Amino acid sequence: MQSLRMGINEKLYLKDPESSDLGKKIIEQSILMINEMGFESFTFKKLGTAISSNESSIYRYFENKHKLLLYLASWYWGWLEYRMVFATYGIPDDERKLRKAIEILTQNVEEDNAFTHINEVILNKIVINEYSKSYLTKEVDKENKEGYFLVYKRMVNRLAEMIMAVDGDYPYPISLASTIFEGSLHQYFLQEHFPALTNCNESVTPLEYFTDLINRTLNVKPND
Amino acid sequence: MQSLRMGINEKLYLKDPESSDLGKKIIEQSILMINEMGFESFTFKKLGTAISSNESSIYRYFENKHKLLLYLASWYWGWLEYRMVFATYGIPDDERKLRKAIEILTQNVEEDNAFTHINEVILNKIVINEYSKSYLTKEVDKENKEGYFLVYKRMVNRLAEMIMAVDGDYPYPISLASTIFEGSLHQYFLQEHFPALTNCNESVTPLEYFTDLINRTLNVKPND
DNA sequence: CAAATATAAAAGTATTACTATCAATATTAT
DNA sequence: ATAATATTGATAGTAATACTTTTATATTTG
Repeated sequence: MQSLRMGINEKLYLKDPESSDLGKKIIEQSILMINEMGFESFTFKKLGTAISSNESSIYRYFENKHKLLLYLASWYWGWLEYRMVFATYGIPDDERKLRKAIEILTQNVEEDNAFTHINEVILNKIVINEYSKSYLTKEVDKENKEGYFLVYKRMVNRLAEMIMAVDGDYPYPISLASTIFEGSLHQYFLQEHFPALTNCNESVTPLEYFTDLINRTLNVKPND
Repeated sequence: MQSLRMGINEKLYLKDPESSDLGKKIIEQSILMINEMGFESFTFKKLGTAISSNESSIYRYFENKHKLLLYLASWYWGWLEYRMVFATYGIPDDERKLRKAIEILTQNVEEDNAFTHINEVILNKIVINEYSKSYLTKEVDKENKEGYFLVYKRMVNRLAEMIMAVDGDYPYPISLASTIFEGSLHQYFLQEHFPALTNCNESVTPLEYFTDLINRTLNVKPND
């Protein structure tokens, strides 16, 4: 589990929230609150009240709520990456491997692991609703240079490599990979708020849509 | 040109910005400023100063900057829809028609029409960087009910219908359409800020990527 | 037990996102 | 031309946000 934090840039926090009870409470409660009230309405003052702590104490862990969102996102992608690497490890067939990766990536996080202070089910919802806001900013280039998006970028690249392994001739592997990442979050969002803009529903999952898309798009090369 | 405003929900503004010089200046300058400083830093106070008017006067046109963003987005999608309908009108071949639609949709807005107060080139940049923020909110369901996203939804549906005309057996036409809409904006964003996450660059356009994707995904039915 | 460290409480600042009031100008109607 | 009306501008005010600073109080550690 420690390894999950691997890749979370140290500049995202002033003091490691995993290093104290207060830090863990900040993470735990911020996930719940951002999900409930949305990122815009969420403030450190409200968070402080909710965990019976003080605004100023939270500022000793995170510079601002934007950095906290980047931290939560990094944690999420690191967690997904771990699950993806674990689930695809040792699969010899490139096609099956890719399909497994997309399964991890696009499947709804349903079971609540709940063995840490981090609720992955709710964190997944936050990522669906708020992740774009973490990079659609004027500071994105500077923050990218600082390495705040490394975990996400590494994951998209992993998928692109799996795509290339299946069809080395496909000319847009990295665009397809980033489309699946962004598109998966988007289809879940549409399912909830704009059902008329997606074919995904209770019986059709984003996994099916994207698996089908991959099948149609890639030419499986014969085993050599 | 008047027809462009068709579909812009009247509840998005308190007073029609097209009905006065001040209103037009608000639209013109807000596009420039949101592009320059980003939506978060943009305020009505700054806008007022920039156009030598007053904060309170701007509030007589728009309730808040969120509604202004929704207005600009509606204008943009209405403009694109007009261009798309115009460009595809009368094309008898379904495949060519679909390809033309995707061309309009994904091609970079390069030429500055500049015959109104609205700079479409810059507005396109705003849509790439800020559009998601207009619906990734806690109020999205209420605002959707109010009809603030109608133009966009109509456009996605138009594309889905063209997809169905080409391949009536394809099971995910509306998901594919929404993927292309969102994905096109996303690929442009990546090209600028995360070039390692896209195959699009100076020589490869999102149009080529999505045209290829459509070609691979849809089975063209023989003319009957 | 003393020293260091972490947290809490309180107060303060600048800015945002408005609202309200009133005066100054245009515009329009008679 | 004048009165009535609508529009805009200027000013002030409020509550909340996004912090920073200072001081006091716990808690931990050596």
